[in-house]
Amino acid sequence: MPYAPEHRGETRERIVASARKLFNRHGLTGVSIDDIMAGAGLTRGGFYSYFASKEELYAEAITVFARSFPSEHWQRCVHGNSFPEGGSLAHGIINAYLSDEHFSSVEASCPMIALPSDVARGGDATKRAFREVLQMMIGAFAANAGQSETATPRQQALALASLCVGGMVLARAVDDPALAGDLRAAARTTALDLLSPDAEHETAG
Amino acid sequence: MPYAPEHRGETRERIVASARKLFNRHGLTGVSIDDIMAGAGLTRGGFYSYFASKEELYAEAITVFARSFPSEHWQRCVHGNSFPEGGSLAHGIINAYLSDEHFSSVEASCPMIALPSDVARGGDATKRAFREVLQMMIGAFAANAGQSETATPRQQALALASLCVGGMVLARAVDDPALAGDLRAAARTTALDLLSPDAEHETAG
DNA sequence: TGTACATCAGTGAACGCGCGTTCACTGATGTAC
DNA sequence: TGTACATCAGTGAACGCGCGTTCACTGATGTAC
Repeated sequence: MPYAPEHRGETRERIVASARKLFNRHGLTGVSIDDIMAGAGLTRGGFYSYFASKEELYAEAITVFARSFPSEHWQRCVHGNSFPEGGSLAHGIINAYLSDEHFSSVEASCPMIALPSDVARGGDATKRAFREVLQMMIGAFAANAGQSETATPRQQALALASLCVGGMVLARAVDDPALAGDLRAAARTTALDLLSPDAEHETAG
Repeated sequence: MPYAPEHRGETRERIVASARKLFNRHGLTGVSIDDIMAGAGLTRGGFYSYFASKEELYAEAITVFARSFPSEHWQRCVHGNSFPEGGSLAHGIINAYLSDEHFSSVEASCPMIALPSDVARGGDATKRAFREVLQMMIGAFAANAGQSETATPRQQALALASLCVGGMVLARAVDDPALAGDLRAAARTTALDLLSPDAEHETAG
């Protein structure tokens, strides 16, 4: 039994991590297997002993973000950003999601921002992985929804997700940094306001 | 002077129209010049007497949507959809943008839905064209913004654009039609509510 | 402790293919006579 | 009205390149003795 039993799993993780970064920056179809393997410190040929095809990686690269969702990345983001009076997890997510840090860290950002139109053209497994990420966000928002006469917690959560993702997607697609900042600020203020209508929200983000 | 003077312009328009449809369906980099020219009833070789490069088409294909924005496509969409009591242009745009028809007509839909992550990776001209489309939508929303103590018309418009585009982008990227419908419905209700908080909005869309 | 070995992770050349781009050529068109 | 012609829109073969995928091979590793 050459090589430690965990060796193969670790290499696989390195490949997926490399793929995720590159996909976030160049899109699912804009990255070659050479690039992915080089990013993992390997060469082309080894790829197919880990994955049946390139497309099999798409879903995995998205899922790996969902797996690390509340635990790793998000807890760090949320706690790294101050959230005000009695701020719930939902407040923290909104602030972190629309933050300068999340906006500028392309490779590490949420795949819903970097890859939505790629996923819309993708296969079933890819879309399923995307939905997994979305449902994680919706679940967190719904659990902290404000009281409303007209909207259920789930409806509020769906609208908040649309607002946060939409604001970031538009901000990334625009060539004017001021407009990008205004989009994120407006989305953030509106989202926090939907969550707790009576509170004051500072304008920093 | 062989060929009528308008001949060349018409052919060029056919190429751009073909490109727009194919880009919307397969993404900017997922379409070959063969495909585009075949869609316009032409062959490969002629392309470079109309455009200097493939990338030059990206911006044009997006801009052509912006050009037809209020006049052609949108007036038709807006008037095709009923909008209720004293509905403004903004009401009509929200209903049309999040409608079943707009959701399912991939080739004809707004490039902000079909191409945002492609544009985020694109060049300056592409992003400028994208911003042109966005600013058209923001202008329409800001002109019809509701009265608010906390948000300016422009801030409201930015949030509404994020909400509408975000809802559609997420709906397109998800493999569950019911979730896609819920996303659009929640975005629509919330958007209409931001626009006129006291009115009742029916749930159809 | 040291060595021979079986295993299998990783290599890199090779394949066929489709792409963006170029270019010499063809043929459809409006005009001059 | 009819024909020869100049123009230029459009054709399709060709180019070099990079890609996804395959495969025979190499060499690093833990184990048996």
